[in-house]
Amino acid sequence: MTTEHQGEIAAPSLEPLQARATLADVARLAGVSAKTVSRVMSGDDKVAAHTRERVMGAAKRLRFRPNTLARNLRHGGVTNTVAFVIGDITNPFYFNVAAGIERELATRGMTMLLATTDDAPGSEAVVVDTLLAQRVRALIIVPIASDQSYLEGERQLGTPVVCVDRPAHHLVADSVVLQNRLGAAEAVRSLIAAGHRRIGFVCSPAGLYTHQERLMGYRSALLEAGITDYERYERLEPVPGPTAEESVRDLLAMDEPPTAIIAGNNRASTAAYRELYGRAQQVAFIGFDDFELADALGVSVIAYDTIELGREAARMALSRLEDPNGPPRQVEIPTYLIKRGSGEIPPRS
Amino acid sequence: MTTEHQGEIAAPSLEPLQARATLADVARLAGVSAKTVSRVMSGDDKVAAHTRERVMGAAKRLRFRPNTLARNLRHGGVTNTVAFVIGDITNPFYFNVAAGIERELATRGMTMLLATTDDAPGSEAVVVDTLLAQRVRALIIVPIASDQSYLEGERQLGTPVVCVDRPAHHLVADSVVLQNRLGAAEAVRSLIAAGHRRIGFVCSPAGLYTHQERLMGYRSALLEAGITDYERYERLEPVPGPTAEESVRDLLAMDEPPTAIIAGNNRASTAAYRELYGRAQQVAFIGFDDFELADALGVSVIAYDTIELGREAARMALSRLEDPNGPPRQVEIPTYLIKRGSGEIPPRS
DNA sequence: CTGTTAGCGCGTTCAA
DNA sequence: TTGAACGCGCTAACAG
Repeated sequence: MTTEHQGEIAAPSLEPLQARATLADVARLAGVSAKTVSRVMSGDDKVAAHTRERVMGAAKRLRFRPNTLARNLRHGGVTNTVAFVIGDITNPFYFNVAAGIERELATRGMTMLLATTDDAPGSEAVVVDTLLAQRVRALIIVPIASDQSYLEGERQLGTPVVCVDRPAHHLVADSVVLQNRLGAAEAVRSLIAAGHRRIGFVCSPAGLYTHQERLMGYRSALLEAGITDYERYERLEPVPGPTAEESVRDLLAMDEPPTAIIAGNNRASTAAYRELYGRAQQVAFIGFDDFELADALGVSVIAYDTIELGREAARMALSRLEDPNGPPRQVEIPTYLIKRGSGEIPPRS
Repeated sequence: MTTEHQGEIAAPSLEPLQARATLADVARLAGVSAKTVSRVMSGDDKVAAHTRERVMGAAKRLRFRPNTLARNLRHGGVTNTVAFVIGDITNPFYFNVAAGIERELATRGMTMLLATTDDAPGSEAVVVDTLLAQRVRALIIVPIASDQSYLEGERQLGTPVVCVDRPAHHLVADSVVLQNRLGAAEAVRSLIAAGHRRIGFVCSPAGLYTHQERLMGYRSALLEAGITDYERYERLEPVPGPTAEESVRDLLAMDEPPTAIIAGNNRASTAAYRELYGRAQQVAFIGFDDFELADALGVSVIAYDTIELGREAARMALSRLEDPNGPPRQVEIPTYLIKRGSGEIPPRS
């Protein structure tokens, strides 16, 4: 690919062409002590104007760049990096959360380290371990493993742990979640108000905390209205894949098919839309999670501010740094129903 | 929010409840020297089995976690973190690239630091500076400033710089870009083959390298077919916003409106779709960038593997670490036309 | 205003 | 197989 000189023997090119300048190098060139250079670099100290200029000049000539690693080490080994651990990086939901975190951190001069566990519960602890070894300032995590008790020690050591989207298991930690029950219940109530009595719930993959919560919200709203035979309209597929489409087909093929369908997550939302789109049979539909073009397509959804979810998580992590021993907090990000048409289709008479 | 004891006076809670254990602490508890603990932690040295066990036990008791900062500092101040600098983190395109980078890095035990410039050309150098101070191993960047010459020094110092999506200005660097011209040309040829002669090009915001390249591809394919009066069908809006919709409306209101439209970027794709969707007038349409539901909606697009774009960028950065002085490389990620219907609509007779 | 000493946590060198 | 001394680059504490 590159040259033929690559190999295991000699690798002179591994060395940079030019050594990186250190504080001492700058000091030598400027004819001052290292500490003076340090002062100039930190900015906030009193240094004679002409000394400062000499130092700045020398630094520029040598392309000096302060070594944050060494600085942090000297300061007790803490960085200003916050780690965000997610399962599947290709899920746009996580991406937006990451955007929120990054933005909030940026306002405080901190950066975000993004790591993924590839949705493998077993790798969570390994990934987190690597991050902690890098002395991240705080940890924001979408829990995937069934047990986060391994983090208890870190919390005590002063590293804030904030869980996003779902609470931790066997660990006392701050968390930011959605108003899952309320959101689902609001959607169901809206459908009931439009006259629906047979309402389906589709979710795939299902099994997570969020899905359970939404299912609870769905059920409670139905019970409120005196509807009790909802179980036959629930389709929660544990495995990922095109099963949400199948679930919808399955529901609509029933003797008494539902006249409205609610999706329990973003994947199921688009999957259900795929299946319902272009069907002659008019079925009301409300998705969970807003998505691109949903407005143009007239798809009603339960929406929420994903960016804000991330920002709030970052804020919690940072405030926890200032108050490590306060009681754990759980913030709920509001959900709201956006009516665009698909959720307002009346039941077939 | 938390307690009333917060304030500027006393902040005893700022200190962790328990000091972090160091190599020396473990050594003391295990009754060995620090170096022995170091050996056990590094794994690959010869230590007596019983000594190893004692050390491991002590480390676990003290919740010892090796300090990567110190380790890296000792090793010459290099981390195994690669920084990825983007403009707007909410653009799904960048997100997928980030996913690719993260995945590729993960296979080599490296992590990704994500930073954003908020599309402000002036902040690029500042952000990059912070990252370099953290001694990132390599830099992957979507250039936004009009000049990247400030990075020349770093390159010489051995920090690989890889540009993504567009090449750097005034800097010799590796880059990974899309087959923009070919992709656009293929789309136009396909439309011409279907009988179209009046083909519009919409792009908003426009002005970037990618847009120019795609415009060139569009023009060249038209010229190939002997069509020369394309300029009146070009709508490149420099500012972001809902101008793509306006451009489409504008085009269709012409005396001789185009019978087909091509979008120059992902924002314009969805915008154009919004405008064309539900119109009685049948207009052929091909978007640049695939998007969620495009398949279900029958939207033809010029697609490419965004994840692969990111992976390739990461691979380039890492290979450049091994061969700092090789000639700069530019890799093109292939684009391909996906025919789903919207691009195959024949011209109105 | 500036310099000196010491040490953050770890790994390398060399000796035992 | 194990340990002692030194240094990575930087800054806090104390001089001067």
